[in-house]
Order: sequence, then C-alpha cells, then structure tokens
Amino acid sequence: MQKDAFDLQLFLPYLLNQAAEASSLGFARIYKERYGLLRTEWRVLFHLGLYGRMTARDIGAMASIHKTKISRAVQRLEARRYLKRARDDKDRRKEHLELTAKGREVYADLYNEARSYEARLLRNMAAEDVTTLRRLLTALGG
Amino acid sequence: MQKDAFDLQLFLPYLLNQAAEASSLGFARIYKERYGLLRTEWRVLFHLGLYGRMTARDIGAMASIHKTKISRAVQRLEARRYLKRARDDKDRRKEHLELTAKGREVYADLYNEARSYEARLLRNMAAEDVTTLRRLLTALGG
DNA sequence: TGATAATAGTTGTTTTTGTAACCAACAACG
DNA sequence: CGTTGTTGGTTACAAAAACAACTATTATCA
Repeated sequence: MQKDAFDLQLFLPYLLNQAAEASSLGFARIYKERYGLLRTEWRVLFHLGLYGRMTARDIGAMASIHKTKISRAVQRLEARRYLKRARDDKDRRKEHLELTAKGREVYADLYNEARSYEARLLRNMAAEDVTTLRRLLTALGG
Repeated sequence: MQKDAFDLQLFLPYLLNQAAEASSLGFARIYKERYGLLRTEWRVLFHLGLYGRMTARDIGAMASIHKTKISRAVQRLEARRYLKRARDDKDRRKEHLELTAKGREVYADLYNEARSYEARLLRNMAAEDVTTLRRLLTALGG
C-alpha cells in the first residue's frame, strides 16, 4: 500500500498521549492521594510556588489552561487555605494570587516528589537523550 | 536553593502533557468536525482499521483504554454503521469487532489525514531527532 | 458436579471538563 | 462624557470521563 508502514503506536499524537499519560500517573497518585489535588490544582500550585505572586490570567497564558478551569482550581485551593487572593488596586478586575504558608508547605513537599519522581522516570535514559527529549518536546508543545 | 534549577516547563510529565495536547489538537479537529468522532472512537476505529478484526478487550489491552470507554465508543461506532459485532462461538462472552465498508472509508480518509498531519508536525525536525523521539517516547509510554 | 473465582462486556452514578453566557471593571474613540 | 469593545474572572448547563456495580459466560478445582 504505502512504502513506509504506519503503525498507530508510532503516530506522534498517539505516542505522546500514551507517554504523557503513563508518565503522569505515578505523580498524579501522589498529589491526589496525599492532598486530594486535581491536575489543574497541582499546576496552579506549582506556578505560584515557582514563580510567586501572579494572576489567574497569567497562569492561564503560561500554561495554556482555560480560565474556567483555573477559576475553579483557585476556588478549591483557596477553600483549603493553600492560597490567598488580593485585588489589584490599579485595575480592580485583576486578582493577585499567592500561596499561604500552608500552600508553600504543600508545594515544597510536592516539589521534592516531582524531582525524585522525574529522576526515577529518567533513571535509565542517557543524559544526552534527556536533553534531546526536552528540546524536542518543547518545540512541539511550547 | 538547589543547584540545578527546576522549571515546571521542563518537568517531564508536564512537558509531555503540553506536547501531547498541542500536537493532538489539530488532528482532533479533523476527526471531530468531519465525522463527529470522539477521541476514543477514533482510536478504536484505527485499531480495527490497522489490525483488523479484534475484540474490545484486545483493543483495551493494546491501547490502555478502560473497557467502559471502549464499550461506549463501540456503541457509537456501531450506531453510525462504522463497525459490526460478531459473537464468538467458542466463547460467547467475546465479541469480534470489524469495520464495515463505510467504516473502512472513514478510516482510510483519516489514515491519510493522520499521515499528512504528522508530516506537518515533524516538518522542521531532523530525521534523526524524529527517530530518537519515537524511541524515547516508546520507552516512557509503552 | 458444584461452588468460587475470573473474564468480557454493559449500565448507572458521580466527577470533571468544555462551552457559552454572563458580570464588572477598564479602554478607546467619536 | 457616552457608547462600544475588551479584559479578568465567575457561573450555568451540557458533554465526557472515572469509578463502581452489575449480567452473562467460562474457568478452576475441591
């Protein structure tokens, strides 16, 4: 039919999804079981933990997450006292989000988990391959 | 704090998810808009198109899709007359699934779309990198 | 055999997500 | 100003996914 065979297992969007799902699973179990967090909540938490005070809009733009998802994640994180909101005085539409002490604790714990989890994931991969992988994924997904 | 900085954008599960989502989007639009298919439906269709007659269980095992998702995808594909079911005579729990002529047409069309879509995705990537990428993703996600 | 467990697949219910409509505050421009 | 458009964020409703419980059939093994 065609000279180079097409295998679904090699189709890039499919392959990426499989790899993403498989490699997210273990970490998801941690933040889910330990803190009852959802995927978007973990992401918002990490954005605030890593980059400090920012608005919902900025997180959305940076992570390509829809604003409704962020809105709900922020609500739940606030309900657990992981973050607090502060309206911007200049532009009263904006809300600056910031982790509380409790939120920073959770973040610090998950941060360590993330690092060791990733180390386990990449345990058997050559350092050069890891670099290449990151570069290519960034090109595809940025 | 720590010697090698941790950037969320480089955290592998995150990066993989971003790349997977971004690279699935365009193809999803095609099967969605053109045929009203859902993600799992497209996947089931492709399994049957590529590998021929198989059972729901086998598809699930091969693609790591939960059986309830497959069950519902099969229902919808059957309702559209894209596939037909046949009970196994030896083991009457099993159902062999097979594409109809109509299903094969849709498959053939999407097959071509998948190939050209992937080609566009990889347009700017060196052939060697593509090989490496597939190898690494397979190692992560298989 | 017959009781127990395992397998293939379906159905029902609850969570999450996606989409659209919405409100309030600000911007632009006549 | 004031009308029109845009932006940041929330809410409501519909679509989809996750999870658990279920039926029917076959396998296991005392």
